[in-house]
Amino acid sequence: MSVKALSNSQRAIQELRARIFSGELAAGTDHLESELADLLEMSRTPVREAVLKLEGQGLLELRPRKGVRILPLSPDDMAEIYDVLTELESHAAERAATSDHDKEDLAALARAIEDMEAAIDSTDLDAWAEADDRFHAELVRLGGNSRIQGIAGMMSDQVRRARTSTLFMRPLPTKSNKDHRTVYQAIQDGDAETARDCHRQHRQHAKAILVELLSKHRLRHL
Amino acid sequence: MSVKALSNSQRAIQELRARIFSGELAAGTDHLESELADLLEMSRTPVREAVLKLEGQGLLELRPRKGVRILPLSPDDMAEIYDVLTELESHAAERAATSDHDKEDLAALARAIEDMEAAIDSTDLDAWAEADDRFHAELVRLGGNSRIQGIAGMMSDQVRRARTSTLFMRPLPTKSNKDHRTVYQAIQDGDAETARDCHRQHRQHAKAILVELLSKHRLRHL
DNA sequence: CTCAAAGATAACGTATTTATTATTGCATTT
DNA sequence: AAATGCAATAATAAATACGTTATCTTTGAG
Repeated sequence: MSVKALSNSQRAIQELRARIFSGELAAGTDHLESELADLLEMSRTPVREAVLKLEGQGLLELRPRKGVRILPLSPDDMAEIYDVLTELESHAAERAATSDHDKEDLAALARAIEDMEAAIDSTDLDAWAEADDRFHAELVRLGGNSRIQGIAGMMSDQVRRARTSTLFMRPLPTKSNKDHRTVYQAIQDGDAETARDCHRQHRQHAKAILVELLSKHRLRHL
Repeated sequence: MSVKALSNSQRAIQELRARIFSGELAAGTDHLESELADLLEMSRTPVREAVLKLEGQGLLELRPRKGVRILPLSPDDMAEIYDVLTELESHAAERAATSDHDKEDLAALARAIEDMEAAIDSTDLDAWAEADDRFHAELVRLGGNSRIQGIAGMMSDQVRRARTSTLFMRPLPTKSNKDHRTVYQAIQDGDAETARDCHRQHRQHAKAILVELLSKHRLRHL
């Protein structure tokens, strides 16, 4: 067979992640290992391995004799997550500007920006969110620090979870795009300080908006 | 019974960590799951769970049919780790200065500094390293971001691994102490910017020294 | 003598079974 | 009636057994 059959453990991780992000496994709910095994139609062992991995990624909590708990995200959690992203992505932006990248290297970043602008024009929030994710992932990749990539990836997962409920509450993120262009230009120009400071401000602003939104809507979690 | 008997999985994590830090399980070496199970006198299952956890923490790598590989740390890895610590700890310092802590809150930090100074006076490098760890851990704790605490903890683990071979190559870290005092004072004064910038410089300096040291001694890994 | 193929061995991934532990409910005693 | 203790049940933790896959070695043929 040409397709590489991936192991049950791998599949369990993917499936559980997908179900957590989709809300099928809602934040704050408890589930037995055996229940999840039935759901995924495999035995408990690979499920348990997946659960262990996901626990390490902060998506759920393993409570002996109680089952696994899908971790809810409080506004405080979101504030913490945004602070981590702010610091690490700013660093990545600085580094991306320092090491000189040619146009080809920056192509993916440019495309993400274009896609965001197009999404704004057609008020397609889902498409915007997807392109925004790509922008941030690509920025971090250009930063060249694999550990920052890993950590930022986890934190972004959490942001993505929360976005389901917040994306449609907020105004169109038109200002975001100007920030992105500025950061892009700074990277291309090798202006590390601008890249860093501007992206930093961008993230802090995003955090402020989100926290405001959550408290205004009295969203205690998720 | 008053003592909490901890599970085999927990014990496996502790024991493996200790053996990795002590060098008994040396960086770059391969080990079979069954071999580790024999070593810890338990079955493969808890060992495997521990290995999965430690893989998530970046201490080792799981290679199918090859066994677990204790990850070596290259100079590039150390540079990455220091960069993460620089960003996250600086943020913690800034936050620690912002939220006002009374003297009692800062007592542990002060004690760590005193211990470092005493260790310098008696040229006890091990004691200095231990107190330095405490200083950084306490700083991050005062920052109040639990995710930063977790990440910084993991990164510090890695630094600790490398320090075994680097601590005795370097000059006495007398300059470090001045930095620590400055950061401490800034936190007490609520001077967030100084706390942040100073700690940032402190970490960047430490990184530069370490990387220089590693390349000078042609340490490709450890 | 070299290369390829096949078989054997060893290690991991998965499953099943067994044991331990915690919680809940019921009964008994105060 | 309330509290405590015991028993039963349910869920996780651990061990062992099984199957699959990859690698290495050996043998045979070119």
